[in-house]
Amino acid sequence: MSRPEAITPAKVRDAAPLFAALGDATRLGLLVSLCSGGPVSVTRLSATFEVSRQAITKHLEVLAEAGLVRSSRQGRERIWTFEPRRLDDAHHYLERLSRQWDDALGRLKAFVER
Amino acid sequence: MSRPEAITPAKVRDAAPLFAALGDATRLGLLVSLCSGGPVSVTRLSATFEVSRQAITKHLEVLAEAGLVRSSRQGRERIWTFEPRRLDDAHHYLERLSRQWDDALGRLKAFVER
DNA sequence: CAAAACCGCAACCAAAGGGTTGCACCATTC
DNA sequence: GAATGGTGCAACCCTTTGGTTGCGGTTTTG
Repeated sequence: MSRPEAITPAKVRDAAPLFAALGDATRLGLLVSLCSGGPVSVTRLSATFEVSRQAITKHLEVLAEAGLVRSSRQGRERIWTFEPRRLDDAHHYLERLSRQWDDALGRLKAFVER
Repeated sequence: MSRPEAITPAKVRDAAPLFAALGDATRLGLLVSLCSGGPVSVTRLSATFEVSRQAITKHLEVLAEAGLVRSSRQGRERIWTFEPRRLDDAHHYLERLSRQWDDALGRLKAFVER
């Protein structure tokens, strides 16, 4: 049967930078903060971490590039907000991978028991 | 109420290298191949990709380090197999993040409507 | 046993990543 | 209007990463 949810090379190229953005402890920590704490400014965020404010800014921009975070100016501050949609994308991608594996196992089993 | 599924810094440090391993198009492609095609040798795998066999080996070792893949010698070949468990870990991690966000939204809503 | 196939190891290279410091620039506040 | 607080930008640094080439070693195969 056809497999409409197959993982195309295009999807691979789309998902890779998303996972890459998640692949850093500091950035994951930032996401956790933004998830549970709500919108905050950079200096407030960087107070929790052990690296400089400028480093945190760079990380936030990487997250923004991946679509995991959004920023908006508010007076002299720049407020950063979590963006849940892209996280769902990553979620779905992993699910497709798992399903592909299960399908392969199923085919293997059917072949062996034949 | 207490929150036993909270994302601790330890979990962040554990999850980061896992996502980092997923954060490369070539490695994702390798995972897709191993998921759908079953156990294969390096040279067979590298035939599909545009980089050298040695580069593919490096990628596979990164995936193995992250626990996403396993290898076993078999005669003169080294056979690589997909390992689904760590993929579930990543899956669960993303789910915890989503839930944390939903909880925060719920608290915000309760606060606003108070 | 000689040739071919499969792999491991090492050296090397260019580019990207994560981090820092220093300074200039608005917006607030006193 | 002067000081302060929050950012932005640029230069610079070291390490990691993704990739290559070259070569030697070990199973298969003819």
